[in-house]
Amino acid sequence: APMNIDFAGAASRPTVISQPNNAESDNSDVEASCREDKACPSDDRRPRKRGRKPANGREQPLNHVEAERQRREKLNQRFYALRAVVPNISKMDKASLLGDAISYITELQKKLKDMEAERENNSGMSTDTLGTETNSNADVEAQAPEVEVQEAHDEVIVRVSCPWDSHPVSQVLRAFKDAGINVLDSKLAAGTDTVFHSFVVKSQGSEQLTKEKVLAAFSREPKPLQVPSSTG
Amino acid sequence: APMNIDFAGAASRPTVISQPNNAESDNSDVEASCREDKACPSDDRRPRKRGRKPANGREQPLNHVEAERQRREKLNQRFYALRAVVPNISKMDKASLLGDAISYITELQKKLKDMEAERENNSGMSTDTLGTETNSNADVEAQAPEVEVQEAHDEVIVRVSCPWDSHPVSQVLRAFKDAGINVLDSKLAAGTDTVFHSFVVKSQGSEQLTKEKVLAAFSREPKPLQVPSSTG
DNA sequence: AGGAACACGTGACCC
DNA sequence: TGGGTCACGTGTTCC
Repeated sequence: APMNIDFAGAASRPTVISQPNNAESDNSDVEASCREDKACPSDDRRPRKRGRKPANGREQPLNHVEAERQRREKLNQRFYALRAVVPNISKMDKASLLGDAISYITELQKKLKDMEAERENNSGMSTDTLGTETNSNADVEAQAPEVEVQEAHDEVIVRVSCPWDSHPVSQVLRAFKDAGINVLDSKLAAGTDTVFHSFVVKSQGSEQLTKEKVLAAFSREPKPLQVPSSTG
Repeated sequence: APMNIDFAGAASRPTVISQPNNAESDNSDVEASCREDKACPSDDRRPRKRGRKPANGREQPLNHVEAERQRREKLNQRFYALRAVVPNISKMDKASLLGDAISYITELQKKLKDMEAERENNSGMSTDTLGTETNSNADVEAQAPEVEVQEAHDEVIVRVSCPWDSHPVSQVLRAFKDAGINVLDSKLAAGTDTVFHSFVVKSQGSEQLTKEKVLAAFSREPKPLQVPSSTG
């Protein structure tokens, strides 16, 4: 069987991708069907070409035909490229390919959003679905790391308690660094499933470091740490 | 900017197909498309029905054209749905849409992979592209943290030095926990861009904890920590 | 005047 | 055999 389906393209034409255009996209249904015809607004008559022209007058259809051919080729090329990045193509069909791509995109989006939300409070729990399909969400009651800030003399003590697999050290240290806070001492104790970590910090300059400054430094971070109680 | 492109196709079609056509070219190979305005010419909405078979006296071209029309409609529907799930559509063009969808898919894939790899250690890189531009790379080449293990009496001291924003505490603690190792004490000192962290650990049971056991515990982890030098 | 983009019908092909 | 899909040339519309 010759199997005359031709997907491959020959030329590669870099399409210029221009400014970010704002397009509204609030529909997420695959079956969204907005059907309308472009014509007949009931008064828009079309005094367009009525009598059909000779149509095969052999004047210069070559440009048009060639342009259309090029457009088709580019489009098929994109289809082929799309096939390369979408896994689990069900059928060789074009429409099915688009459908698979759409569902794949939504799946990726959802998974990514889940992971981001998961990092917000805990970043530890894993509801990972690495092969099959979109799992439903077992409720992830992620306990956020608790941060406690306490002033002592001219220093400040920061205590972090969190699950052992979601220690937010990097965030804490980043906050310290960004605020110009020095870490004088630090202790860590690991329980069975909880980690207690204390930091004794002090301002880098000569000014007095207060609890509020530490809290402000934490809240300035991209992922603010939640501070439930602060005994000062 | 294109303003009136019809994506959803024509569902309620007042499509008029046929016209007495006898444009038979003498030396032509194929093609004679009969086209007429499909719109409402005036208030008469219902178009003329098909008079007869258009070109060739085939038995049922109607089914064929209907099937093809349906296929086109389905495909356009998919295009429309794809447009809904892909943000930052650069142009209203079909090929550009596909290109944007492809780059968006790869971007999502990469971001997801980054986050998964990031969850393994504890680094807080964000590589966030929430804005207009589709940033591609500037990848985070995380330099591996160095781990040093040293035996002392019946305990073992583990020293970790790493960049301040990629502290692998979670991995270390996970390794300790999985191997049944207790953390007796821990100290942390943060430099300008490096963090030094030491752990004094001991086996949970009564047996002696050796350096090799700690190293084995590290290497058993899904993301093995590299141990360049171990002074015992 | 001409390029770009679309929908349409049609011939051809494969289960 | 017929339903499904594809590529092609064409008509048309909009910059």
